[in-house]
Amino acid sequence: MDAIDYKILKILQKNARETASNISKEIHLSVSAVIERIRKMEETGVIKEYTIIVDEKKTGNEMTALMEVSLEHPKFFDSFADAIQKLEYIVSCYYQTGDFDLIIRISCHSSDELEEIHRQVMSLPGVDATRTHVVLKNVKNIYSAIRRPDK
Amino acid sequence: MDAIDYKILKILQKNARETASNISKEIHLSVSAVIERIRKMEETGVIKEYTIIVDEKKTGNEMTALMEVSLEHPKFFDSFADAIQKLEYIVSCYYQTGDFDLIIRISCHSSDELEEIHRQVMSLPGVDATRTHVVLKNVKNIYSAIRRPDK
DNA sequence: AATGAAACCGTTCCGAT
DNA sequence: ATCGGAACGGTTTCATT
Repeated sequence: MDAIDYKILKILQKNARETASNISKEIHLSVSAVIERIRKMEETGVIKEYTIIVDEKKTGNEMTALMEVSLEHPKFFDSFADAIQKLEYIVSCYYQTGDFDLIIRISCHSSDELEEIHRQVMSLPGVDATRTHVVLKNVKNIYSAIRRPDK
Repeated sequence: MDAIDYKILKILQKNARETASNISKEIHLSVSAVIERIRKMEETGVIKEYTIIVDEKKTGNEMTALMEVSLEHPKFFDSFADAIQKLEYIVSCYYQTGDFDLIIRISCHSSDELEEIHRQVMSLPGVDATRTHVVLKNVKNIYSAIRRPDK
């Protein structure tokens, strides 16, 4: 993982379908060298996935909510984590320090659906309390920071 | 945006580099029809971006924190929104209802860096109070839900 | 690890339905 | 809007350094 790899990652972060031949022009390396570097980053798991970002307004899931969740006991964590993997409307979930144990991000199409989702989450085993925040504006959302740690 | 488009989106969400020829086999449509549908979804903005998900542990940004931020006055919103676009370590930001006006997700490499980031965010114009949560585990993180709204 | 050349395969364009 | 064919361009493999 040298500076060239980070350059390639940033290019792919901007456009995961950028061709190796264009990347090779941009970073002044041969096509085969670029492909070989990408292949290695896939193999070693540096690149975990290629994905798309869709316009949630246009796909009908324009409502976003953040729900803080606390569990009755840490023993419920595993089953909770399992359950939320299967719930499509939950797009992210973090286990965190603070008053609430977890925070989840929900993507849905209406406040009616949000209410239903709220009930579903509340009824998962071990869920103690929740606090819901409706997102008024999605100010920024990228997947991960790609910043080379000092040299 | 019919059921076939949603199928294509889901395939691309799993692998944005899936070839049109493979997609065409999976959904029983000709290669040119698949390409034409993708082209239209790009043009109309349904597909906003192709991107990669990297392993943050392997790229040296394995620390995640969530920071709630409140502003002294709503008039500071625009400048705050502008400022955080430029801050690479801030990967997401939501304007929300509740005690705090905003919540941001931070990706960094150490608690020392987090402390420095905390000071930087605190010193942005109009920032009133912050509350920071360290993420102990990233339980789930996909970009957006792709769910076809009832038929 | 990087390079260039050749074979291969996917994409793009186009005319037809 | 979909289809299949032909030309094009990108990828993959390999021998070489």
